[in-house]
Amino acid sequence: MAVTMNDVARAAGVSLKTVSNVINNYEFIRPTTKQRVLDAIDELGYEANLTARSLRSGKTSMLGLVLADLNIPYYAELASDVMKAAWQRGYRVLVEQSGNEASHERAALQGQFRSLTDGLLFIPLALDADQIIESAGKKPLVLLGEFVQDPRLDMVLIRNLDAAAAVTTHLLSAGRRRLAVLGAHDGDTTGTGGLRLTGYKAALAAAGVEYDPALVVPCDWRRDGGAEAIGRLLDSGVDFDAVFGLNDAVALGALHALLVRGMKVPEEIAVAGFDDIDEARFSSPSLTTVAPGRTEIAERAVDLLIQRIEGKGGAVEQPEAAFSLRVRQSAP
Amino acid sequence: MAVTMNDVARAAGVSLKTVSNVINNYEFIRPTTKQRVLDAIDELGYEANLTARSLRSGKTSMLGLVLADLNIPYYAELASDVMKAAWQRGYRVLVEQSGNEASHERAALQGQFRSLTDGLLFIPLALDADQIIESAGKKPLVLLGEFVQDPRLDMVLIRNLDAAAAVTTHLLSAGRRRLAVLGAHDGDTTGTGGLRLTGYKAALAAAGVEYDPALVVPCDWRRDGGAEAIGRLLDSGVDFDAVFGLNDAVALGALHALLVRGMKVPEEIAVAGFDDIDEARFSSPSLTTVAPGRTEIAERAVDLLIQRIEGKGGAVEQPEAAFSLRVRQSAP
DNA sequence: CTGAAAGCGCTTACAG
DNA sequence: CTGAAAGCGCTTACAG
Repeated sequence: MAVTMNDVARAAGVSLKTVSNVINNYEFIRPTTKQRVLDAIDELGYEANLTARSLRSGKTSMLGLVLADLNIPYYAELASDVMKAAWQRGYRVLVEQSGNEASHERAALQGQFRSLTDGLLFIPLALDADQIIESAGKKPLVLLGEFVQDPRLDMVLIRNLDAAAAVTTHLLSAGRRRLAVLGAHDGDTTGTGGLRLTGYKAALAAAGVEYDPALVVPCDWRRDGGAEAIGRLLDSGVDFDAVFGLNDAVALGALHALLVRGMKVPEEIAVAGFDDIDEARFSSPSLTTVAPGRTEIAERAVDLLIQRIEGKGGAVEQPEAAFSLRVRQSAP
Repeated sequence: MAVTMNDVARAAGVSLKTVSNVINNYEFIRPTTKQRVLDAIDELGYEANLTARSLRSGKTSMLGLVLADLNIPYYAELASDVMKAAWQRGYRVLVEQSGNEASHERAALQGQFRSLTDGLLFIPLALDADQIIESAGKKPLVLLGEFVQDPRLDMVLIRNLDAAAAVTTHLLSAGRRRLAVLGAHDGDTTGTGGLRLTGYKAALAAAGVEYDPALVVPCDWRRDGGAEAIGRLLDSGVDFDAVFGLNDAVALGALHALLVRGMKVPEEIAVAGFDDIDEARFSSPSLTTVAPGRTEIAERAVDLLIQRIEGKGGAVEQPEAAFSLRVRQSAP
């Protein structure tokens, strides 16, 4: 059997409560008593049973993080940042992969899994705001990402519109005029893709460049999606001199496909992405992109969630992280 | 307050034990009783409190996974596979990042964190076998990766030697004779790097090609490490016609640096890696590499750990996963 | 087939 | 400053 607080109390010749006081850094303990308890803990190799503590206190000191899949670099990097931020604040993170499926997202939101966490960070992809509100229990919930936007929910936002506009303006400033966009449908205005497309349009308008729907190519937000989309675009015969992948994976897939087809990047076609995943620095040519403030997002989300957990209620909060353009070789 | 089993028992007009029996699928319950309990559960929206269950049963149904950092694609992809395998078997995974530091690895091994898991999957990088055995508590432990090899510890192995030899043989078969190796020191024989270097040497010997220590360049196993190593190699004036990065990150960094310097890949220099991370398929040119059997590793490790947790002891097991060469453009 | 009781290892009022 | 008792929500022998 493991060593318990009772064993420590007996060894130190004090009551259970005193051991508890020492462990929880209660202020008013006679120094000699405290030392005796600490010695006993050391000697017996006592370690707190977190399960018991959780049951009694109603706090697990764990945060849930629901995302699509760690195979996706942006999510892996975000998860890493979330775990570091949580760790520093005394929390651990239980990651759950939804595989981008509504049933899994719903299960994560209301399943018994939630009894293991004090609150949830959630990157919704399949459920909408109403479904989230309906499925969510009473425990605190903070959304990440921006597919869902709703005034009723706490969330940390990416400045999608402005960041996408910054990328577009950068491409325009280099003299490009026919900017293909990969990863959205022509009419989109909501969700991550819609917001970034809107930013793209706004920047075009500001520069007096006409918007051409033929340059907007929908695709999966993965490398193969980008590669395949660029293929369709080239085959369609539409003329373009730059590609804006709505995330880095798409941009990197497109970059690859362009090079395979013998195009010169950036000489003939400039390429830019969105996310600034680690890989963007090391592609060849390296990828121009925009960093959405991933670490800041992770920290603000963790802070906000912990604030809710610790009962400091208040109005819904929706902070935005700062972004920054990263100009590299693919679009100088 | 949340709904408890007591509430369900009262609503169904049965005892606590009967509710427990229903929840745990105890076989011999009168169907009508069972139905009444199930109805009550539904009606009240009861959900088991996993913390309480853990405290009483001594089982948490969580596995710990200790790795360096999810920012590293291979670990992120492995973590994803581990989580999927664990999930299918009724376990959850609590990931902990060691940052490749001995103190963090030790903390993960013996910290109170362990009281939250039934067993640990551990990718050791800083601690050696003796330190691991000394630090590890009594809970089951299965090692992943192969930096540490020791007959006393359960672990799932990569066939580093044979897989590295396969890559080397492939490069030789294409007529390359001066194969640079990035990511090991000349004398290494142990650890991941040493084993892969040994495989490289064995393949050279089998082909009657002389081993030249000047072609072995140590570096960090990251993209920037590979880029920097290839720079040193080129500056040193040593002649080479192929590069074997001991992992894909190194190979991709080297590939990038070669292209930046205006070398043609694979015409002038062939490049190959090790790991088959997702990115290897989408680099430009795509990367020839060897897949170490990541999904199989994850599944066997999870299976072995659960086997230990469930008390099926037995002799130390050290299964090896099957590897397979992936020939792509960088070294056809 | 079902019940009443004990107890997992803590923290939390309540006393003193 | 410290103690004795209760109880968090389950599961597990032990009865019947």
